[in-house]
Amino acid sequence: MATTPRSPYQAAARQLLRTTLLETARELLRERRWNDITMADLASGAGVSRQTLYNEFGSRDGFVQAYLLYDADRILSAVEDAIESAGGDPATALERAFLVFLEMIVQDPLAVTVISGDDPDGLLALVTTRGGPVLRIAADRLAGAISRTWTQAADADVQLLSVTLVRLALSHATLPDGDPAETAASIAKLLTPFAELALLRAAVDAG
Amino acid sequence: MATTPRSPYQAAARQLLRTTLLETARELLRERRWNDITMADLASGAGVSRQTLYNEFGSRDGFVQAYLLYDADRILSAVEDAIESAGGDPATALERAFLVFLEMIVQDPLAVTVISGDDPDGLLALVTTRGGPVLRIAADRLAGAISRTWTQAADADVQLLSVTLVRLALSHATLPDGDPAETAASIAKLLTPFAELALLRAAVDAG
DNA sequence: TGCTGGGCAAATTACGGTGTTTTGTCTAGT
DNA sequence: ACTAGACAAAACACCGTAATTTGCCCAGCA
Repeated sequence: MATTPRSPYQAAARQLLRTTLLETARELLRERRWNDITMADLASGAGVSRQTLYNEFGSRDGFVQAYLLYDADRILSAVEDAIESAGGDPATALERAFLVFLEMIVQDPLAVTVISGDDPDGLLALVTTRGGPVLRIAADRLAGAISRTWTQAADADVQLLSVTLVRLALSHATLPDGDPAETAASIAKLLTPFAELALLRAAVDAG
Repeated sequence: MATTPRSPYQAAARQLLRTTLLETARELLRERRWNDITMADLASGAGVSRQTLYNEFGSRDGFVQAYLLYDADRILSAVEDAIESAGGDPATALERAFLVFLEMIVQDPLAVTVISGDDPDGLLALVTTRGGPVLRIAADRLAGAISRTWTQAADADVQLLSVTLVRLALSHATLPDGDPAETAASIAKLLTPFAELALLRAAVDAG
């Protein structure tokens, strides 16, 4: 696995290689399940030798994990944008963020196959019983976005809100609940009181 | 499948039969996985003929579902108690309820095998991708307990709180998060503002 | 009436062997 | 760095067969 970029070019090239492969996986996942996609398919689909794929990701399992992170990153970026563009209002930030999440999830190839129940691999476990890493990463990213927007808020409150949001997001990803817009509104309605109270507390502490 | 109880005695007898079988399953689940427990094991373990077992539960799958409900009922009852004995304070009610849940889950044979990742059956799916029924049942029970304790609260608020509590409970059941007491406290801290606001709203609407 | 116990076909699962595919690694070549 | 070819080892797909289990029917019995 290449680890030490010696020049900016090489770093960029490596990045291109990775995203090409990951994006290829994304496309392939649209038509067949992960089980039916071989490393050879992946490599040739990306126009790359199988060996290069192994050099970059180490193993098949390593690739799934990387893809999961890549996938999570895509969603998290959108959610971060939603939060930071909400103009400082917790209620609309929460609602927009959750809505964006739900909308991206239904379009996500990996998520779709998992939700459909057709899960021959232990793929569902990666976001439930073995979902620790994903939860931590996602919660940290969220916490970052939130505390960037509400700089006064106490860390503990932001952490709690973030981790719970992710848990609820994963819950709704695996078991949707009717209209996404309605769901997002509900979540916002439920969590807004806590968020506003946290901001209030912070303001009092500061002033 | 017997459906029409003609006398109180027969109803009681049938109930006894069911709980005996379900309780036997619970014991057997402590030592082996559901996969390795045959209907014959179950019947003989309960001191009952295999045919009786089939008469009562219809099929193997019917039994799992019944057991799931039985198991859920046990937990829900404890949670209901916790809520109703909290003396009207939302914060302590939420904390106690969640704590009771977490404590019961780690002792639950079925839950333990699922969490351990050793899940040859599609058992995990029953509380995630296929968890619709469980979610609805549990949320309804919770909603009942809550609105029994806070009669003023608006139905929509109670519903929302209940369904979210169950989602979070299932999330923490499949992916625990350190100290149960701490977790329960966090959940309470997060949801209390909404609960108290809901009560306040109700009081205003009423008065 | 409700439970038992035996019996029984059909479905499911376990096993063993075979051939193929795929993974993961190593190499020489560009 | 990436490719292309080769390779052993592991994983997987079949296949037929045997054993187990399910689900149901029925006769007997309290």
